[in-house]
Amino acid sequence: MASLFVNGPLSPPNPVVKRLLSLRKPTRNDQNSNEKDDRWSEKAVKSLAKKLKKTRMLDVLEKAISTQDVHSECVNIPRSLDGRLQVSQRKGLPHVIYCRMWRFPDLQSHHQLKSVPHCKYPFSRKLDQVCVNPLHYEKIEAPTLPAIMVPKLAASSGGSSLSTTSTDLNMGLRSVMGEMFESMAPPTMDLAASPDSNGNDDDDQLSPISTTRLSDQFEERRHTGVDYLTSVDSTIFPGNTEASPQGYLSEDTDMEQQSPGTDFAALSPPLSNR
Amino acid sequence: MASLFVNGPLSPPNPVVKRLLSLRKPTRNDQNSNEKDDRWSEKAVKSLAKKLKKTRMLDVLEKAISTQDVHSECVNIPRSLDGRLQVSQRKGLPHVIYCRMWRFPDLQSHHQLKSVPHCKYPFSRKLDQVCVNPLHYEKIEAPTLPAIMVPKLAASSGGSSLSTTSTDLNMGLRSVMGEMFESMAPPTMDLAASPDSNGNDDDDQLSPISTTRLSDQFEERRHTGVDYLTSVDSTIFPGNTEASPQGYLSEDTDMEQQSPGTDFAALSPPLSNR
DNA sequence: GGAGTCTAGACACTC
DNA sequence: GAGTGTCTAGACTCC
Ligand SMILES: [Zn+2]
Ligand SMILES: [Zn+2]
Repeated sequence: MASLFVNGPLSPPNPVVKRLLSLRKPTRNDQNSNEKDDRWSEKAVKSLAKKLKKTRMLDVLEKAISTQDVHSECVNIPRSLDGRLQVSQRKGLPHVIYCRMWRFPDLQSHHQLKSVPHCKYPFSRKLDQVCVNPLHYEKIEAPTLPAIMVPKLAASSGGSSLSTTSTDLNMGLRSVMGEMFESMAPPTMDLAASPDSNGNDDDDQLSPISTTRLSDQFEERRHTGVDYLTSVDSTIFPGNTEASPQGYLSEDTDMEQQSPGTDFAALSPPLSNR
Repeated sequence: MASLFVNGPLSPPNPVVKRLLSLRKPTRNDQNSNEKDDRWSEKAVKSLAKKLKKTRMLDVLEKAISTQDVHSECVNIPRSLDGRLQVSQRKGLPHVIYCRMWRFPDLQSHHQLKSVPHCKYPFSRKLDQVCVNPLHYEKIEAPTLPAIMVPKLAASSGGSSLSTTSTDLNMGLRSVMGEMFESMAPPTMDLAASPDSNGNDDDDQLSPISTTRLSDQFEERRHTGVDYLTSVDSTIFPGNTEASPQGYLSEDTDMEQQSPGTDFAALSPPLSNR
């Protein structure tokens, strides 16, 4: 009999794989190595197909993507220790890889992803399986927020500089809080750098299989965040010479989960020759 | 400080590594990808250097090779489950890789290697460490021996065909026995296919850390082998219609496993004791 | 059992 | 310590 992958139902001839391949969204940066990226993403699809072959999840995935069905089932793969997945020679976070491939071609990092409430295995939960259903993640467009770090000089010299300062570096982190506080009073927020502690963002969502309504979690956290911010606001300004408010940053990682986070960014660039 | 391998004592600048690199013997088949092989063997040297960095073995190795010192110490690396070592993208048996590199450029397989008696960690012992000191292995030049498998027709038709038949396939296996029986009566040997059960050949050497003199083991086996062969000689010829004497071949793999005593049990043909 | 491919985990390096 | 790139043993596949 023919081998399973060379001539079998999972090789290129497989219609589901073929459809998944054609559903890929081309990346914006065509100026680079599009050829190589294309080849790589094809491998990524086949690698995924191989993992999903036992389950019926491959069909679920294809249907979810082609029908844009947010209410599709989870499509899970095993989670590695550091959360990264390797395909060919590149490593990256699985949900980022597949969300970029099928939904958000210009996705930069996992900080821009937020899982939908009904996803049972979002990356952020750090379970033994990770859902890579692109329809189970939403993209958080980074709002232009003030920078996290504010030099004391700048802060004391004028308020206007604070509200206009912005860095790409921590955009992702702030973006979640940014959304969270979007409806709140802006002046208080200018120094608010507390990061991704939202409900179903990629990196958080600590409580395992919690059945609590997400909106409730969100609400609860919002309150906590506000209280915290308020206290910090009155604490930092007076005497803190440190440019970076440590309190916020540590809270960022500790809050909402026990294990030191292993959130990672995007993809590792292609290798030389190996 | 600079990293250990980029600028440190183990990078190219390392004089010992440099000398080891220049001691490599060029392979014969320059017609092929010599450039690539050269690059690869350089990686293999550096990989080895890295493994040996903690111990003083790197210097031992360099001295052994440059002085051709057969009585040098063992130079060990950890043994993997299947015995193979991977460097860059290639896999191979470690002692073969390094013997080919520094002593026998045209070495084809581990069947052509025999460890010296005083080597404590020869590949064949399957300990947790493997000696890759090229001076601890000798190359067995394959003598032109009759093929292991002798079609019944050929065997019955004439004796001359048996003594001239030879295949490259099992040359390695037979070579050891070939040496072993080199001084014995050739006619009896024509059908002798009993495999690598020699003392310090690469693949055998079952008795762990046996302190028995190799010559003794050798002698003992020779006698047994002769007995065996004789009995087989009279057993197989008469009625066996099978082209391949199964007894010999299975013995090849099973033999020499546990205790020295069982070697011969393995050697004895399944057919003989029924 | 031999030989090649793939990748999680280990490790190295950067900031 | 987060993030990212590299290397390879073990797993797997095909003979
Ligand atoms: Zn899901
Ligand atoms: Zn040795």
